[in-house]
Amino acid sequence: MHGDTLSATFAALADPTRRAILARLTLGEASVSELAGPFEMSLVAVSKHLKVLETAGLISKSREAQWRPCRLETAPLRGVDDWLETYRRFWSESLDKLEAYAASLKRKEEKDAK
Amino acid sequence: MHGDTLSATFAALADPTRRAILARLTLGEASVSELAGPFEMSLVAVSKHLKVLETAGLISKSREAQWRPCRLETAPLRGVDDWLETYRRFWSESLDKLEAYAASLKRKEEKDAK
DNA sequence: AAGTTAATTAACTAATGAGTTTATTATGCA
DNA sequence: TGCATAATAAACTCATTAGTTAATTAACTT
Repeated sequence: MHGDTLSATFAALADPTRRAILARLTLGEASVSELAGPFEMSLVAVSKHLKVLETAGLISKSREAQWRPCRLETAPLRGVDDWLETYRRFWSESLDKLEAYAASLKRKEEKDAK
Repeated sequence: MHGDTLSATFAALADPTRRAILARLTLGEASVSELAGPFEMSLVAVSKHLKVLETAGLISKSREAQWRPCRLETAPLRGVDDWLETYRRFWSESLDKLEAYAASLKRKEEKDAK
């Protein structure tokens, strides 16, 4: 991920409406109107927010009749996660904690898989 | 971390100059002039970038004679890390990998400590 | 006291961003 | 064909942002 991509990602995430849209999309695909529903702003405004997210690669759109189902794309978020890596040592004093956390996640995964 | 703080954090990070400043500060404290050195823009411009970072809580400034040493503050980055948590399951297909990575880091830490 | 260095403040310009309303495109349905 | 729905595009307003230069504050130096 090169610098401009990271800038576009952060800029896209710097808006609560857009973050709320991403959060909604963790539950599954949704059309533009469905995504606009909860907000007080116009549909056009939400459509523009979606354009920003799409340009940043954070969502993709498909076509289904007159609807454009949107779905979450996480590649840019992985970019953020990678970028954060440099800074984690400043707050994760104990790598033991990370290991313990990973182990607890794994236990949960195995339990959920049953 | 409430919503506006997260927005301010992402907005502050959405600029390559500011991210470069943060990267520099991982090496230790630096004055405004020292931070401005590598950039082609004016000192005033860098001073403004530092103001944005300070307002977002990403750096703090102290006083030493006529200098204002800046240092990295990672609380907002931890906020980003927490926010990312919701999305990690979309790309960390294998938690085994995370566990293996944590273990390898721990081994390195123990080796380095010798 | 006078001058130098470090940094901020003030005032301004140009570009970008978020929102609006109105118009247009494209699909589905009677 | 004609109409309703879903979404985008165009044109515009208002606020914010990134940068500039010039002026100001504060501390050290001679």
